Amino acid sequence: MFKFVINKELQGTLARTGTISTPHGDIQTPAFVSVGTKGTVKGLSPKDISEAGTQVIIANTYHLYLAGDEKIKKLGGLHKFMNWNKPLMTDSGGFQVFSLGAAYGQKGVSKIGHRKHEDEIALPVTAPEDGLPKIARIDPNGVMFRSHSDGSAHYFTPEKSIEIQHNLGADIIFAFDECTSPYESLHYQKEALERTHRWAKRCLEYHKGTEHSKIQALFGIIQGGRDETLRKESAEFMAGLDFDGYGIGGSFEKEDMEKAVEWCNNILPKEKPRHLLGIGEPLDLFMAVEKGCDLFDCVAPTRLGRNGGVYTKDGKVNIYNQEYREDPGPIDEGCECYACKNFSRGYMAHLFHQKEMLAGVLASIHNTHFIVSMVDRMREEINSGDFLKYKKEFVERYYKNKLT
RNA sequence: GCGUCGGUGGUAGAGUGGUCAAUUACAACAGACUGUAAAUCUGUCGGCUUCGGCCUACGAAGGUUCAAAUCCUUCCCGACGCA
Repeated sequence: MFKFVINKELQGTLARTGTISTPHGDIQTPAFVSVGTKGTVKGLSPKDISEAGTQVIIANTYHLYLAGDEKIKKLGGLHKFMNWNKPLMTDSGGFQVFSLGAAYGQKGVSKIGHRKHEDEIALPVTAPEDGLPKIARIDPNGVMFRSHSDGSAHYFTPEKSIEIQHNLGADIIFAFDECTSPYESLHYQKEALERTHRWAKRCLEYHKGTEHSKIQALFGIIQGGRDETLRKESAEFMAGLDFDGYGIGGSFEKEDMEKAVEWCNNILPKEKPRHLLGIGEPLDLFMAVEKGCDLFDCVAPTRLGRNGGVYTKDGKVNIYNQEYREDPGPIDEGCECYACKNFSRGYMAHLFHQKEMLAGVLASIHNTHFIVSMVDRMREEINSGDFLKYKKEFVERYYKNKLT
């Protein structure tokens, strides 16, 4: 059922366009994947998501397991449960090893670090009994999560993650990995990578041993942190396994990401799709597409949207700011989204100041549309050969105010 | 007219002799957010500043005191009660 065909490659770059076929329809790539962690893209109905241009949604194994994956299976699977009849993915829970582990309670430690000085690196916390409030504990066989909502203990193994993902029934599922903090030592990165590799094999073996492998595609995840040797080793190891596609994972220092992506994609088999996990700021997306990634997901459009941040062609702004309170224009001039076609910046600022639910909804619709159509446009420009020109124009305008 | 209680920074409302430019909340102003622990979090919020301080402030004016938003006197204003 699962198939990936490359439609066009852009000379001199790793960029390409393609079509992924799944039981629930095709995905034209490169494509931006909307994040629907708990079986909903926060604030948006499936109708909103479709209208914003989203082709595919990614939900989360850890969160839906806590909500009851067996129950979701009984109710007809995740597609039916959330009323999304288009392509659907599930992330494995590997990111929660990081977000509920090394990053838990650490201010400023997130998917992308913004370190100012070398010695500003926060010490990672991987020791299990250090008294700090980590709620994910890793061992060779799996991860013990303590539920972030009620404190109950849950043990994930690679097989368990896949089993849950089988219950959910997404078209594309991910191997259970360990997303490490970039602040971990090289020694730890190496150890974690070996673990992720062992787990990847176990995921693949378990998956292939079931009927689900005929319907659901399984992607393996490359780790290796910021280290060139480990990244390349990971890409080579994963490339040697029979996955349907690959995810590139990890928490990055901003400046490490491009190199890591390039190392991986020069090694990964060209004929399989590559998903850059958790990335979604405009500049990063241009970089990733140029370096050969096909899929991206990111919480930014919806999280920023809920908090008043909106994308415009002239950069990202906080729409609640004073300067927009009497602004009659749309969020982003020329934007075709529902929010921009019907409401003013002044109204958006009003909604955010009044803490009205519609504020986050409209901003999330706009941001999703903005990012999705930006990636759609990249696809068109690769097909027409003008990708680099589009990138230059977009980036110059988007970052103009920050550079001057 | 008499009596009682009260008047605090944009708002509400703490504080009842020094640790008070004054708790807290809200509002306001700005910032952050990249496989969602997040409709969240952070900072600023009297004026000036060479960042050490200085000045002006708790209805108004006097007074007591080394020291007053806090005590006293008078006045103004508000609520309630009695005439």
